[in-house]
Amino acid sequence: MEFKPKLGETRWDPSIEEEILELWEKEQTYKFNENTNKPIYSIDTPPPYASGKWHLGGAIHYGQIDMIARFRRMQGYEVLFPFGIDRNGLPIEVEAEKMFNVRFFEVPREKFIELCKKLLDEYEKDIIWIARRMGLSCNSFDDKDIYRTDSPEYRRITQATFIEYWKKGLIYEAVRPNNWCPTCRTTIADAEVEYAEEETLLVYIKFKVKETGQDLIIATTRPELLCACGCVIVHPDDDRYKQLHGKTAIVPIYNLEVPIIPHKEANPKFGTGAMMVCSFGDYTDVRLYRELKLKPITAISPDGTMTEVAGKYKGLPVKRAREEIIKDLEKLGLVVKKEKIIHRIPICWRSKDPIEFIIMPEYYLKQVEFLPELKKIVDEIKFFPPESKQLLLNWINAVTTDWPISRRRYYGTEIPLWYCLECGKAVVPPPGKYYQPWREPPPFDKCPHCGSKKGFRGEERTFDTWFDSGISNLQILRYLRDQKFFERTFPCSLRPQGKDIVRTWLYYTILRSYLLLKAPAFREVWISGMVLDEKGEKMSKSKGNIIWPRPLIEKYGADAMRLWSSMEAGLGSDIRFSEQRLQGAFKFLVKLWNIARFISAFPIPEERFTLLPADRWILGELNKLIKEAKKGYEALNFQIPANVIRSFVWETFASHYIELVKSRAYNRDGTFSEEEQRGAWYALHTALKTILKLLAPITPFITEKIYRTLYSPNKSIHLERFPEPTKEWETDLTNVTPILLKANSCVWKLKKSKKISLRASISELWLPKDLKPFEKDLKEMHKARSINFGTPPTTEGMISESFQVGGKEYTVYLKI
RNA sequence: GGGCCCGUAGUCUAGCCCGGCUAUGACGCCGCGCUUACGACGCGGAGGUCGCGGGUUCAAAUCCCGCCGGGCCCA
Repeated sequence: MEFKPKLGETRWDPSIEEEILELWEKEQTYKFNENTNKPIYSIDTPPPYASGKWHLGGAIHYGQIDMIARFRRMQGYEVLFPFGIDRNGLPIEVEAEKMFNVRFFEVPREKFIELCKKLLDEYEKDIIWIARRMGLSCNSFDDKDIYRTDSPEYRRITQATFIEYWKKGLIYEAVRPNNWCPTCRTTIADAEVEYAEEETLLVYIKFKVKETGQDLIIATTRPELLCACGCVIVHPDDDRYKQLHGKTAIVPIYNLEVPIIPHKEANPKFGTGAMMVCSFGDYTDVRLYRELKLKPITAISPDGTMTEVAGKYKGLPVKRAREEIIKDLEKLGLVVKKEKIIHRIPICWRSKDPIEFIIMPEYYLKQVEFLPELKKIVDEIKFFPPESKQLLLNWINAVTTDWPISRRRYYGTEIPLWYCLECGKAVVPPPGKYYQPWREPPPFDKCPHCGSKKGFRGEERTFDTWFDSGISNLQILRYLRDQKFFERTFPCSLRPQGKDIVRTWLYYTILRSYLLLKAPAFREVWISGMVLDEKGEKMSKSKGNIIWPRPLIEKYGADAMRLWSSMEAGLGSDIRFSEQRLQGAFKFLVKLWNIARFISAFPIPEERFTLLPADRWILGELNKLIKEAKKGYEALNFQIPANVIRSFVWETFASHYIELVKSRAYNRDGTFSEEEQRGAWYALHTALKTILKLLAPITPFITEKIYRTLYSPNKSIHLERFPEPTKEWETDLTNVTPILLKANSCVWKLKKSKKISLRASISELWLPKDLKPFEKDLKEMHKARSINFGTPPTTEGMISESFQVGGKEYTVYLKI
């Protein structure tokens, strides 16, 4: 009988992956069937932000999310795994300003929106290409099936949820300090603030204590804000100032009377230990104003000049005002000393100019009063890994103010409001349509508040982009569009995401859904770490250490990348890139390919086969492997299956079992019966088929290729059920596994010590008696003319090697 | 500055919760050999103050405290 492998090539070729992608697309392998009677598993795939190209981290992160989708599908779920692109918000505006060298407030709004769109369309192409090429089993990569957060459909839902909040009284407008860039003339989010080290003068200024008349020296870097001083704080334990607690300080020049308050924020080691609190010099000021409930004084106007409260300094830019007031204070003899210090100041990431804290009216979504309930809701969600729940709880515990949701920007979902020209009150439209109040008339003509028909002014602001992305779960479950489907699928089964956006995306989504539905947004949350460069540092443009995925995918293929990443990172921990280790993963694919190639030469017996102990042993080991792999998969920790499967395949299956049954599988000299030969074929194929299925979620391409070539030309492996342990495969033979492996090793070592080939025959072999069941296969494997078990009566002319298992010693004897 | 997580050979990792055999396995590296599924494999080897410093204990990678370094987030 001639044995010819069905797999021709001797190496796995990553370019085959492209063919398989086309096959999946042709067959619509991962299409979502909503008429299914299987349970639905919905994944709130993070819509990547299309403000630039994906680095390696994006490819790896989504590849891992895909393993969850594939595992659940093989467990028998109908998996809802959409793909979307996040396109709203500031990052793209900044990118557009840079690329086209414009300022958003200098060009017509519509023109600016066009520019942003153009860039987004370009960037998303690259992301979608990588997502598809990494083998994501999203339901569809058809353009029409990819959702986009800036589409009218998506924005319509964003606005509808706002209107719902509005009607529930969860939205209010308030005037509070915000980060403001005087150069760009816009409020900016905390996320857009950078920091710079700057040399500043720390000026020591004489205040007076009203009650005692004594001097109180205050050190400040912002003397121009004396006019906005709200209080002076000293550390409660600072003995120098204990007698001043509760007394009053008089601010020089302006003669303001302010309280002296003990507060631990004052650093006794900085300056004089007494610190003035102004509205608003820095974050500490903002925080203290809020905490101490001080009345703000607006000293700086939105254009970055001093206001009338600054008296003679009115109209001067902040920096000039500072210089002038220092001169004046010096003339008055109120400056004790000046020292240069290096100071970290917040700057705008666009203009690189210092930001100010300016009081602006903005809309807020209530959250503070719901925090206790949110914490309860979070308890109903299962976290992978469990510790990651703490990240979220810590954040919830740190929230102190409501969420400002309005932004003075262009590229975002419009806040759907109009203001009555008569009474000035805000009016919300009915939900159901995408509104653009800055360019459209309102869908009503009479003010519901005052009855006036004078007309309306449209709101110009947009939402914080997290307000949009915070409903991605509702979006994919067809909230407000398909009530039946929504009720069937809410809460969403899984939110997979990186740990860097727990406090934003995860938190906001849970908040948003809770406020609408009083229920947890998700059943499960899976948090992954970051992908770092070779040195273990975060990749960033400024550091120039970005690793691009495309060349790596082309060189090693998506499967190698996926296998590498899963072997590398434990649940929730970071992954450090290493090309060498990626190559290692690729080598395993080659190994697997060749194992399959060997096995593919033999027929698959359906009947008339006899399993020898070696066959039953490997099936028993396979059973153990299934249990371990499954356990890892169920914890959504792919490091476990990746490593146990790899080690089983390479170290047990290939090195020992295949070597053990190779002669029997060929049976060239008829040593074995035909039934026994077929038994080996059966076990080989059964093991391979099982291994492929176990590995399919991690390496979907190579497993598909082998599976289709050998076993199932028309049905994808990814639509098969995940293997289950089998009672029939249970066997005590697995107890001798370590003895078998080590004994084989001893034989190889002994042959090697006599400088003879591993396939050279030997006249006599003595093995531990536990291995007696494997007699026939072992005899062939080691080319022994005679095989015995136990201790030989005489060791004359023999060489031996011993090993230990479980505290017992075993010896192998051999005669050439 | 604050919170959280992490720190075992060049790299990844087991062990840590429930202290106790010469600290697990792998990749890579260095020898030597072999090559009829496999640029694979086999055998051997080098490489670790278990981040540092204290403490508890007969005994600590493992428990406690402090520090250092890295990461993420927040201010």
